Amino acid sequence: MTAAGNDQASRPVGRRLERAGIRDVAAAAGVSITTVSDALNGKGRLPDATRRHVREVADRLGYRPSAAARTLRTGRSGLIGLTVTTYGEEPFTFTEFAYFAEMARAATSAALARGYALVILPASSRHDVWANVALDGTVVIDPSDQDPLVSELVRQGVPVVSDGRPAGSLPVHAWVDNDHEEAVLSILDHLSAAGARRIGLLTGTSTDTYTKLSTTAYLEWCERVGQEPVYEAYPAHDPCAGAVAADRLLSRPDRPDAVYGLFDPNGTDLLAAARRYGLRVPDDLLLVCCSESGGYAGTDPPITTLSLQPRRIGTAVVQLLIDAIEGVGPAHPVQQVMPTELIIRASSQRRPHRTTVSPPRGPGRGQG
Amino acid sequence: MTAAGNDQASRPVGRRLERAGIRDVAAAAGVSITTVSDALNGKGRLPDATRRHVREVADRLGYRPSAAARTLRTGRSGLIGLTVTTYGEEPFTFTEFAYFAEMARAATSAALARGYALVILPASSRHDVWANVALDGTVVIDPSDQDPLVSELVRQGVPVVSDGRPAGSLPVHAWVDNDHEEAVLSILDHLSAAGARRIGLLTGTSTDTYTKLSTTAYLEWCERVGQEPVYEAYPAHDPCAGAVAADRLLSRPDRPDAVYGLFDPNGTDLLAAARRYGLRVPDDLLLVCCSESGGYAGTDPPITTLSLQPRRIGTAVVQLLIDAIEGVGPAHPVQQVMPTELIIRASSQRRPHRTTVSPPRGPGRGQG
DNA sequence: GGCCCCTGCTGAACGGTTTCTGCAAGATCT
DNA sequence: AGATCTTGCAGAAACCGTTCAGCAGGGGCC
Repeated sequence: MTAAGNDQASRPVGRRLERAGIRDVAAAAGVSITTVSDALNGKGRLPDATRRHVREVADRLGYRPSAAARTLRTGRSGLIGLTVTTYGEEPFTFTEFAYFAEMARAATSAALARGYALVILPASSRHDVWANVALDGTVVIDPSDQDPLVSELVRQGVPVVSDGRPAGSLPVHAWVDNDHEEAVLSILDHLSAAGARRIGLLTGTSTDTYTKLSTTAYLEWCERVGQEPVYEAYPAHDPCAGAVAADRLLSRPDRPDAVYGLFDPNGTDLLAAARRYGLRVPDDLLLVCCSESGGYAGTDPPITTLSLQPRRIGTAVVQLLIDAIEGVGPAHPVQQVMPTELIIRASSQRRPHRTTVSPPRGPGRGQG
Repeated sequence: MTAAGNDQASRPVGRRLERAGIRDVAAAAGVSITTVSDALNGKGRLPDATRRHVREVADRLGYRPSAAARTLRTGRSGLIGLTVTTYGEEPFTFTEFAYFAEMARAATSAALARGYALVILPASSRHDVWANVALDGTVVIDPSDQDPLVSELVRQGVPVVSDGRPAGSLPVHAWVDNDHEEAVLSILDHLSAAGARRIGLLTGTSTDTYTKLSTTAYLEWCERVGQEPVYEAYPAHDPCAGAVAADRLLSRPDRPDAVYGLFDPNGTDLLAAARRYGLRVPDDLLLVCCSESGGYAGTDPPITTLSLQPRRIGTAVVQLLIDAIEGVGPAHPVQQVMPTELIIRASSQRRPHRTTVSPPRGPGRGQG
């Protein structure tokens, strides 16, 4: 059956009308598929007339090359992964949401500008989705040495660039990070210059390089200037713990007269704690925290923040990754250190003394 | 040449050592590639022993199926697109950054939870990247009728779900939106209840449905309660224009004693403008704005905000999209209207006059 | 005139998986 | 014992571009 004499096409008669393939275009244009491919991709040796003709026929048929087929053949998907640590169900940690959002936005832009699209993936390499998406390369934010994600990717030959120094000896192709020591030192100096005598630190208990480097820099600074360290550490992924730690820090007998908080919500938490203890900011307590949130421009008082410049980081990371994918740039690992920006607001500057008389206050005064 | 007697494999001798393919696994396990595929995907009729054996060999060889090949064969990539309007170079509009960030985050989570990954794409369908990525479906935020993106996607058979009612008669498979009329009315009622006599609106000049619906609802409310409309419209994508418009609104001869701002930065802008004109908030001016930014909890005073609940929207949109992709759920277009949330803070509540002796309290007063 | 090169185009292999069809051998039933 | 069913597995097509190798014909060169 179906042996009816229509010998015009060797393709099955009942072919689905779904989408035009390159073979359909070739047939309609009266050329070979090679010619179609070359014409559409600007390759081969073809006169302009042929190119135009093929392009026109392709347009008429609404031809869209199959990305999957192209990826399979060329080994390039045009996709780069962005993987972020996951606590619970949500990607992005709560405490560093603004950072990740900005960084991801910049990374997306940078990727798009170079013709790549960005896919957001969970940090656990065990998630199914990793197996189902063809990646040309991956950006890993704060890679941990726990998860074998990076090693696994590298083993598969996928270029990996990390935001943050890789822990241990992870074989990333490049990394980008801030100069955290320098940042902490500049803040401590800034606070000292504003009149701080005892600077406290609100830090984290986790072992990521950001926390470690910052804390170490603080301790070294204390040693150098001869100040006793005054700090509280808490699990940074727990938003409530931050408020408690801020409270602890300000209720200590050796209460600091200036505090730097390493995490985004610390500003709010410290402000609230200061209010509880009747401390005026900046008169009784100078405040700086690391944050990308613009909200600290509108608090009372506005809080000085350290920006890690996630936009720059996201852009740089993607550039390095795509360079690695495309084989341009140096073959050896690249390490790029980016500056931070201290946005100075009222909370870290002593007011010109208007009322002078402000006796030392005891702790535990309500919201007078 | 190379005719040396090793007839063990018909594959070329110098095969690259790159990655093990399904054929390698089949050869190593002494079975056919069909058996490998079935064993690994839990299909076919195979005894457990064979399944285990194949799995073990695959593990030993570090076999990872090629996502590209699978996509080519099955027509499923496991990728869904999220496309956002682009102003200039950055994806996400500046004014609604927090909204998009939260929405994208929720969408990413929801997609991941169902085994899909999310790709962020530019709103212009002309961008090359659209042709290079195989999408199972797309979420479009605030689709405009200018860009033929949606029609083009639908023509290609790609399911499309939109966040925001589609303008014109775009053939989306489903949409999700807030009940903007209801939201505006509830805010106006809230402000009235707080003592507002003349409520102003800070709105936009663009023609998207959010702006249109909200403005219309305001005008109708004014007509119903017999208030003369007092509003200023400005191009919402221009951050400076917002500050100017806020200033204009508060400098009018018929100055409102309460204002609702449709866009995220309006709260800050109105607060600054109020300060310039010596207006105390909430005593002289009640303020509400639509925002997802947590920063308004920390301003002085804290500002009441309307949240569009981008998390819910992002989740819902992705669920609908994946339902459409997988063919579950209703075949006909779905329209889902989500509630908003009014987060009441000091800026929209007349302060209880503390200096006076507290009058008899009515029911439902706050935390006494 | 013979040789070589250049132009314009084509055939066919290739990439790696999924899946339909089908076959042989053993088990079960009558 | 023969018919039928089930089990366990294999062969090969299909998915759809890209690209290597090469062919025919025309022109230029010595």
